[in-house]
Amino acid sequence: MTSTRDAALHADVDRPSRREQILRAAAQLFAERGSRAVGVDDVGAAVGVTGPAIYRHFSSKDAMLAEMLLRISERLADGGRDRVAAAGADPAAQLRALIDFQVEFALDNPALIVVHDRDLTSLPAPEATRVRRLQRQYVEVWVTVLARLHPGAEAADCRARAHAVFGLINSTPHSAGRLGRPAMHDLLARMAEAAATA
Amino acid sequence: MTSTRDAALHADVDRPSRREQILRAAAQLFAERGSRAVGVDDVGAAVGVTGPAIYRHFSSKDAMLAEMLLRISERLADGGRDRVAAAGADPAAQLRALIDFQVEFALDNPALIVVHDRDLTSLPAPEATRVRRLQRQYVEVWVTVLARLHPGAEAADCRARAHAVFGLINSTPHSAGRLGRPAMHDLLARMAEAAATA
DNA sequence: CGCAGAGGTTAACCGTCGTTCACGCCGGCG
DNA sequence: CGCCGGCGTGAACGACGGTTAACCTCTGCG
Repeated sequence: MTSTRDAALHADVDRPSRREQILRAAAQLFAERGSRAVGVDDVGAAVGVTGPAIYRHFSSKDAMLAEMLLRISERLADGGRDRVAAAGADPAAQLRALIDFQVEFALDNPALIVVHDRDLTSLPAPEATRVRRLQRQYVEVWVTVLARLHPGAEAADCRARAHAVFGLINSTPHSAGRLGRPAMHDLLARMAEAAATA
Repeated sequence: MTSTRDAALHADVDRPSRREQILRAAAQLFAERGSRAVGVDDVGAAVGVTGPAIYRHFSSKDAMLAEMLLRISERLADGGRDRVAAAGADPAAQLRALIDFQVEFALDNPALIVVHDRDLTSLPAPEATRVRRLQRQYVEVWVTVLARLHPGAEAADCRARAHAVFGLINSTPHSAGRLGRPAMHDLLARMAEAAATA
């Protein structure tokens, strides 16, 4: 028999629901051209339907973008917490866990990385606030770890460090896969650790 | 007496021409909301005129964006070349010169940094091509230096390294000046060098 | 003096795009 | 069987925003 969990997983990965297809296609298009430059007709066409069909699945174009950004922020915030918790008590090990996590995410989802920080400004205020809250949570996970690694440093210093490391790792969309994925993972992780502990 | 060079300098810095005012205001607004989200009326209002007045100084909104991005790319490409040339023959010194240059630029022009890589996609094809060519030139300056510092590494490796360092340094808009400027410069330069040489 | 041209203004034009409407198809369920 | 709800379509609507047009006002200069 098939549990609902298996069914959901199956639906997501193997034969995604129309809703899920739309979200994926939209993420890709938004990343390439920017959310304001892609029309609802473009998104529809990318999944083989006409523009207005979108409204059977989302209440508005903004709602699509909102769900996209909220999912990303949640995945990062949750993932960050989990990885640190699983890494034991050593701050250096926690940092490595965070770096691995972020590098994996950035290599797996370059499109989401792009949309995440480019199109936040085109999100209506209430949703934007929720996204920013989640982002802040994720940053704070990093700041906490960095603060333990640099006992003398003030919080602002650690926050700037965190953002700098994000920028470093999230450069993946710019250096489109000329290097193999394992080599890329290794390189970024090494650079990130060096930067974070410098 | 006042040489034409002094006059130009004076005009740019002290009492900028309307054209220059517009370009500055537009850069600020574009950075905050994204070029597609700000109207010509907004830009006009920011310098105290109405929207259509813009067309006395620029042929179109796209032309404004184009000039903005071309200037940035040129400043970076030229500045990069100059700094390396002035740094002597030692690759490590050249790297430090490039890092200093990029950090200064990023701290001086956070708005331009944002517009530079977010709004390139909303630029018409011919101008976008020119901007990309300049960007490539700048990247190549970095790649050349990095290649000499990592004799074993292949070009793709050095290119990824360069983009990662850009991402690191260009994180300035995200960590808005909570840290003092000298401290920020120092921190970023140290992290960048550690990352570049890891 | 008077004209020219630079730089502004308001009003209008028009294409694009998000969104809604009215309708059609189809598959499951009573 | 017959109805109903999920999905999709093409057409139309309405707002917004870039661009143009027509007109006005200064300033400098022959």
